[in-house]
Amino acid sequence: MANYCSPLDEVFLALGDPTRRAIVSRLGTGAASVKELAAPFAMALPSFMKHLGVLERSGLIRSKKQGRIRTCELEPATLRTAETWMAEQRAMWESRSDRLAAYVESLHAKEKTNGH
Amino acid sequence: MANYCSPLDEVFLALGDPTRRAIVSRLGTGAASVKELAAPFAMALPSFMKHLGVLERSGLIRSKKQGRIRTCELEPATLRTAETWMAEQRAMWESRSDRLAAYVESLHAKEKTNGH
DNA sequence: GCAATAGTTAGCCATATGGCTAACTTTAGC
DNA sequence: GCTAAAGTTAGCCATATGGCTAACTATTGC
Repeated sequence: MANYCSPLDEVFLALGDPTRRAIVSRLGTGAASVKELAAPFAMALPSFMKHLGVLERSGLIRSKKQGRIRTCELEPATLRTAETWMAEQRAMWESRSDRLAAYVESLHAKEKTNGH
Repeated sequence: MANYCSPLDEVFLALGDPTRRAIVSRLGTGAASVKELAAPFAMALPSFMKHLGVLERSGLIRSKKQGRIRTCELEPATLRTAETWMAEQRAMWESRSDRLAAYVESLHAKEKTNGH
C-alpha cells in the first residue's frame, strides 16, 4: 500500500507491450547486442531503442557498451519482484477462498446434524 | 511470438498502476462495491471508474450491477495467466544458466585432469 | 584514413492515459 | 413521489507512449 510510484509500476508497464515481452523472452536465452535484438522487428531502430530504454529503466534488463556494440542482458531479480507480487495476491485470494470453502463446509455439517 | 495484441498486454498494463494494483489487492480479500473500492482514494469517481474499466477490460476483475450497486470481484484465472508467463520466462532463464553453470563446471574439471 | 557498421540524438506526429468538472440516470428509502 | 445515494456519460486538459525520419557520433576493418 501507499505505492508512491513503486518500481513495480515500471516493471508491469514494461511488460505490457508485446515487443518488450518478446525482447525479455529472447534475452532469456542469453545476452545479445541491440542489432541482434532488433532484427526480428519491423521497426525503425530509434523506435526499438525506446523499448530497450523502457526495459532498462524498469530494471528488467541491463546493458553496457563495449566499443560500438551495446550488449543487453536480462536481470532476472527484477522479473522476480513482479512474480512475487502476483504470488502474494494469489496467496491472499486462495487463503480467503479456503476459509470460504471451510465455512461452506461447516454449514453443510451443521445442516446434517440438524437432520435437515 | 507473433503477439498481435495479446490479452497479456492488457493484464500487464492494468497492473502497471499503483491504484489498480491496490484495487486488485483489496479484491483479494473479497468482493466489494464501487463505492467501497473507491473510498481509500483521493480521486473523483469518474477517474476511479476508468481504473475499474481498465481492470475489467483486462479480465482481472468481473463486475455486475444489482439495483444501483455494482459489485466487483477478482478473476484469479487472469492473474494466473500473467504469473504463468513470468514463470515460463524464469524457467527459460534458469535452464540456460544451469547449462552455463554445468559448462563452467566442465571447464574446471577439464583443467584439473590436464594437471593445470 | 575512409567507408561501413552500430548506435544515438533531435524533433515531429497521432493516439492513449489519467486526471478533472458538470450534468444526467437509476434505485432505494422515507 | 421526492430526495439522497450510487453510478454513468460527456467533454476538457496535460502528459506519456509508440511510431517515424533525418542527421549525427563513434568504432571497426580494410
